[in-house]
Amino acid sequence: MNTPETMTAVENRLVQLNPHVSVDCVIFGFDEGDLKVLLIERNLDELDHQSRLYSLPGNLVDDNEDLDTSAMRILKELTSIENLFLEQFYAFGDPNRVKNSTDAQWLNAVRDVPTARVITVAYYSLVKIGDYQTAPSSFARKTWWCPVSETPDLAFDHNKILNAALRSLKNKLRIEPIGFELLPKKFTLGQLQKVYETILGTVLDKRNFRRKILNKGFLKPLQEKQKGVPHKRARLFEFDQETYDSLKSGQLNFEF
Amino acid sequence: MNTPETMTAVENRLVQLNPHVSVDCVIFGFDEGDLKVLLIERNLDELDHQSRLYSLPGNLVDDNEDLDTSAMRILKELTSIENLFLEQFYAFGDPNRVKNSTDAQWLNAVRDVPTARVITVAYYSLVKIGDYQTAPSSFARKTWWCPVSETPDLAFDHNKILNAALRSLKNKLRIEPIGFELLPKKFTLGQLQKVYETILGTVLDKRNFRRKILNKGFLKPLQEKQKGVPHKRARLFEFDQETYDSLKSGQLNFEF
DNA sequence: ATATGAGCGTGTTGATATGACACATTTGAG
DNA sequence: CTCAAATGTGTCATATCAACACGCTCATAT
Repeated sequence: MNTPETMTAVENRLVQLNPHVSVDCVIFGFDEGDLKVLLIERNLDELDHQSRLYSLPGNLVDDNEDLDTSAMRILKELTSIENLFLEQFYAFGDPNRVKNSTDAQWLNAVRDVPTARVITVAYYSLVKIGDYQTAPSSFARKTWWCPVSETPDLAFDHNKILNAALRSLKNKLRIEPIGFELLPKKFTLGQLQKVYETILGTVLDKRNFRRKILNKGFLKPLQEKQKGVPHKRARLFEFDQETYDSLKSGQLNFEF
Repeated sequence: MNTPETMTAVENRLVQLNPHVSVDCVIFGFDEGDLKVLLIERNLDELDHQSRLYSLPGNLVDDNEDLDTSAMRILKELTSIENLFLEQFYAFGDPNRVKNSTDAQWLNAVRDVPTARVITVAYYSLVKIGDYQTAPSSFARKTWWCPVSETPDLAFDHNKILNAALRSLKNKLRIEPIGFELLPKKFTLGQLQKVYETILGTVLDKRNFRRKILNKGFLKPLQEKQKGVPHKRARLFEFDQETYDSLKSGQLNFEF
């Protein structure tokens, strides 16, 4: 361990010149008609439950580790899922990302050089909450699927990052059909519509939505139907990756 | 100066843990119906003109400098223009970005710690070649407006970065009207159409293009006309920022 | 058993946007 | 004064879009 006190002037200079680089992940899930984001809880003082601080999952990039690899590592540690939708969307480099003394306190606890500047590369990811349950297995800290509409104050500039992620997600959804990434493998059109409505922040007409999305041709209707619902059972659909790929290579447009 | 030889083990470790962070800029211009990119020429050996190596303009991020600020600094040094269209589009962190011995050789010449890993945050920028001439004033090295279709092998992973920039630019153009950023303040619809055609890589129908773009409402027709052309003079137009802003805040769509 | 509540599934019409398509005009150059 | 080159203009057929309402089916509650 190198604490600041033991560092030489040269070491200090090197640390100043070389910012740390981290990766932060905005992990989106969809549950009960709500868009959620996976937050990590840090108890600064185990006994004081008032001092709860939430942040996005993230970590320093390892030596010799690609940025994408680093993001996947963080995701896997948290969710133990490997093949996820994952996309880098922005790098945040404000020299004053440490916004208050609580942030600084936490950095002191976990970093070798807590005063060093940190530049973070942010990713967002879409996971199927329904299929895989959150598996904080190897991870020591508590996690929380927080509805994005109720996000509390987060550490550092994480609120800013989350907002940027939402904007990117919205743009992406208008250009590529990624909504199903948030749903179980088999889903109903109602669920899919809810995803679109939630992310785009609009209300859509059911009949128009069905027509539009089915005409794209990448949704495969199954024979199977919903079970155990207190109303008419909806037909289940699957995203048909193969057809999608072949349609996409045919230069087709998927703007919604 | 700290050469690797004089460094202690601790210093080495710090350098390893803390990658350098740089900003690279893909500066696009448009000239004679061609999309161009501003490259920098590095002569490793002043006498050997065979050893020409081109790269994107870029630099290490200064201590306490925001990423955007850093990008603007690089741009200003090269073009002496301040208010440019500038957009961050991706961070590249492959640990093996130094692709060959020429790269390494160059790093040796300009960096304190040439072996350190470098993570780069890439921006692209749109400039009006016509209005402002390239002013490499304060800049020692030679620059070249290279047609993107004829890009040579570039240093490091700069070809990859350039390609990604092109993709981002294409996406952006379909969503927001940024074509005029590449043209003089006053331009003809023919010029603008050429910009769209070049960036999108398609051929467009003149009448349909005019109808579509004029219906958006943010192009202000001027009384003035083109001069000195060996054919009918085209009417000049201006991008009307005010109208655009007010239309945009009205939630309108500008997809092309 | 039966009534209720909740979400499913379905088609038409009018308005708007789009792509395809051709020719006379104006200018500088030779 | 002829030529080459780019401007400017309208229609029609098609596709896309938004708006709109009601009967059906299931689980639950009574």
